[in-house]
Parts: sequence; C-alpha cells; structure tokens
Amino acid sequence: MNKPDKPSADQRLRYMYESIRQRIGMLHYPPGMMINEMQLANEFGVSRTPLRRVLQQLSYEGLVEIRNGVGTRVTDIDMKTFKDIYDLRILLAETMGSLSPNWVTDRHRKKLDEMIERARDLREKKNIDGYANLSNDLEALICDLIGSKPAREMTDLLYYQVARIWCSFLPNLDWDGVIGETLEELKGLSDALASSDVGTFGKVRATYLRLMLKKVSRYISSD
Amino acid sequence: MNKPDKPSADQRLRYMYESIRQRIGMLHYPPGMMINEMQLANEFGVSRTPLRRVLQQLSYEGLVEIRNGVGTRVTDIDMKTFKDIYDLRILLAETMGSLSPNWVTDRHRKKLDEMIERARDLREKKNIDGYANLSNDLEALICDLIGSKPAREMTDLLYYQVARIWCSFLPNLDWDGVIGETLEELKGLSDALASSDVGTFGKVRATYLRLMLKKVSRYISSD
DNA sequence: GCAGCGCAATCTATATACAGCTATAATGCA
DNA sequence: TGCATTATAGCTGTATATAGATTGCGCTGC
Repeated sequence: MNKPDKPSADQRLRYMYESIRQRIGMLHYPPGMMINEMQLANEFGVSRTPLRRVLQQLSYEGLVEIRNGVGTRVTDIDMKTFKDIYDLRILLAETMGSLSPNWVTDRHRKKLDEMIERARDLREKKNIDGYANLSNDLEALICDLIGSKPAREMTDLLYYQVARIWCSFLPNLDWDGVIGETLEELKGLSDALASSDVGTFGKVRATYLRLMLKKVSRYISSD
Repeated sequence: MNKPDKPSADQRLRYMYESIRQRIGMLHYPPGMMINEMQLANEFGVSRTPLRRVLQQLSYEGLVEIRNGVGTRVTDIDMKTFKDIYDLRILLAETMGSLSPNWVTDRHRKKLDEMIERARDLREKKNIDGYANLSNDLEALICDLIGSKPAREMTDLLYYQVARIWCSFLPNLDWDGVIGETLEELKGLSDALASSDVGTFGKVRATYLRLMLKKVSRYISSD
C-alpha cells in the first residue's frame, strides 16, 4: 500500500530539530532571542516533552542555552570561539583526502554544477537567505564526501555553530566580492571533483575558509 | 552558611551522566547490554524523565542506542569507525600546539608526575580498572591543555567513544609491554610540560596513539 | 528617598499516567 | 508439521500536572 503513514517518532523529532536549526542558522531566530517551549510545542502540534528533547540536543550542540527557571535562548558566539571553530574547520578540510574519503559520483558533480548556477543567479540579485541555502547545501555535499563518520559529524556540527554568525556579517560585506569568491571556490571544487580528487577538494575548501575568516576578521578586530 | 544544599538540577544530571559514562567506559556496562530506564531511574532516585535526558545525550554521543519499543543498549563500535576515530584523535593531538593551547602550570606538571607514580604501581600489579582510571585522568589533563573549546570537547568525545573498546582489548595484550610504553609516554609528556611546550606534548601523544592503534590492529585485522 | 524583604509571574525540571511500537510466544488453520 | 496470524509483555514515546528556580516588581520600614 505505502499510504502516507503518520511519521515515526524519529522522523517527527528530526523534522522539529532541522526546522529549529535552520531558523537559528538563518537568523530568523537571532542570537539572544528567547524561545518559549509551550509556544513552539503548540506550533509543531506536540507536547513540551518531545520539543524539549530537541532543544536539549540543540543545547548540547551549542545553538541554544537552557537555564533553569529563566528560559531557553539562542546563543551568541564570542570571537575567540568563532576563530577556534574556523581553525578546526580548516584543519578538517585540509585532511579530507587522508581521512577515509568517500567515492566521488556523478551525482556529486551534478549537484555542484547546479550550485554554480545558483551562485551566478545570486550575483545578479543580492539575497541573503538564498546565499544561506546555497551554503547549507554545499556543506551537505562536502559532508557527503567524508567517509569518516566522526569527522563528518564534527564538520557538520562546526558548520552550524558558525553559519549564523557568518550570515550576520554578510549584509556588511561587499556582496560582489563575496559572491565572486564563492563562485571561484565552487569552480575550484568542481575541478577537483572532475578528477575525483577529494584531497585537492578539501585543500580548495580550506583556502576559501581562510579567506572568509580573514574577510570577517576585519570587522571583528575592532571589538 | 554554605550548608550542604540539595544539588541543583544541573549537578544531578551531570552526576548521572558521568556515572553512566564511566560504567560504559569501564565495561561494567559492556557493549550490547540492555539498559532499563525504570531500573536505572530508581537506582538514582529519580523518575524516568531526567534519566532519559541523560540517556539521550549518551545516545547523541554514540555510547548507547535508543530504539523505540525495543530498549536502550550500549553500542559496539565497528572497526572502521574505531580506526577513523583514532585517526581524528591523532590529528587533533598533532595540532594541539597550534590550536590555541592553554598555559602549562605547575598543577599540570604535578598531576602528571602523580600519574607516573600510578603507572609504576600498575607495572607491579595488573589492574584493568586502575589502568582505565589512569587513562581517564590523563585524558582530562590533556583536555585541560586545549584552549580551543570546540577542539577540547571533540577530543573528550572521541576519547570516550573508543576508551571502552581499548579496555576490552587490554586483557589480551601483553601487560608489561603496554604499561612500559605508557610509562614512556608519560615521561615524554612530562618532559614536554617541563619546557611548557604544548606542541611537543601533542606530538608525543600522537606518537603513542599511533602505537596503541597498531597494537590493537593486529587483533582486529583477523576480523 | 532608599534599602531590603517578600510575593507573584514565568519559566524550566520532574513525576507519572497513558499511548504506541516491537519482538516474541502462543494459536489456529491448511 | 509448518506457516501465518494474533495476542501479549515489555519497552520507549508523549501528554500533562505539579514542583522548583529565577527574576522583577512592589511594598514596607527606616
């Protein structure tokens, strides 16, 4: 039959988790915002119990902070942690080739080519959410090339911890410059995939992670 | 006054978390063992709700697996993941010096010297639990030298994911050889601390992580 | 005016009853 | 006897009421 069954508990939890994580990543829930458990639970049509389970995971991942008697708020990131996370991401990217990489498939290459198209469209028209979505999809592609499960999970975690901070700087940066470099990165990554070279892929990625960190650092050093 | 107040919710959760994690790490809860929520909750004198919160965190960390309608069981680790985790640990150890290290204090040096004494005692008398405790304490010391919060958390996480597997091999390995190499490692680490050189400290650590992986690999390759 | 205390509002933490899922054993039919 | 189906026991998932923590406001007394 395969009728549209009610989703399983795991699926429901996963849906709530990804929804909230995306809202935080896209700054729809900006740092400092208080999250009301009852209200969110009602929105998802569940009780507080499963919603709290999701919030606890997000808390463990550092995206929200739960304080007894006070509330749950979206976290901010201090600049030292921001840089520390970037350093780790760069390290993980540089070693992608040696930490049991996955096989490159045509699906990867096709997805990446689609992203290049999307980046070209973004060059014409500034669109922060569009950039954030592109960024998310690229990260998913990268994780798909990491064969080491712990390295993959770590890479994903670190990305979502800083994605929103990066997004918050985006409006202040030179849009054409950012998109231009993103396009260059995507092309470089595409070339690496063409020769199925995950090692080079990671090194290209690392280069642009450094570049983006440097770009943001200018705005931070004045803190 | 500072009377012995009832511990806070966070403290109670932390206590349960660390208790269970230690039991898993020391193989008192071996891989495959089923954990009964109600029974454990009773043991800690709480209801299922806070206990489940702890189990969910352990599940997120990969130490237990929760399956709806079935139960919660201590996970096992396949050999690929085991090696992947070791590769990451080695990578993190090697870069300890460059990822914002903490300052070395006399407290660190003193603790390490105490560990050398404990290792000497273990050489006389084989004691798996004693070795596991020493190993845990060394890992805590190492984490204390990591200034990068994300790197520290990751290092800790990876350690506890493989500690029990390592412990399960310990009875099959040559005790004198293992203790001898552990002593050498501790002395090497102590020398690095003497000159406050976290970079060398990490490189020594990486060397012995490789050695231990190699030692265990012999038993695994036959799988 | 102000300092300190206490109350109330609001949030998270916990206990508990119940619903839903899964694996297994029992049962009935071919 | 063998297989499919169904009952059932035992587990996790969810809803909800209550307890506990924290903050801020307002009252009171000096």
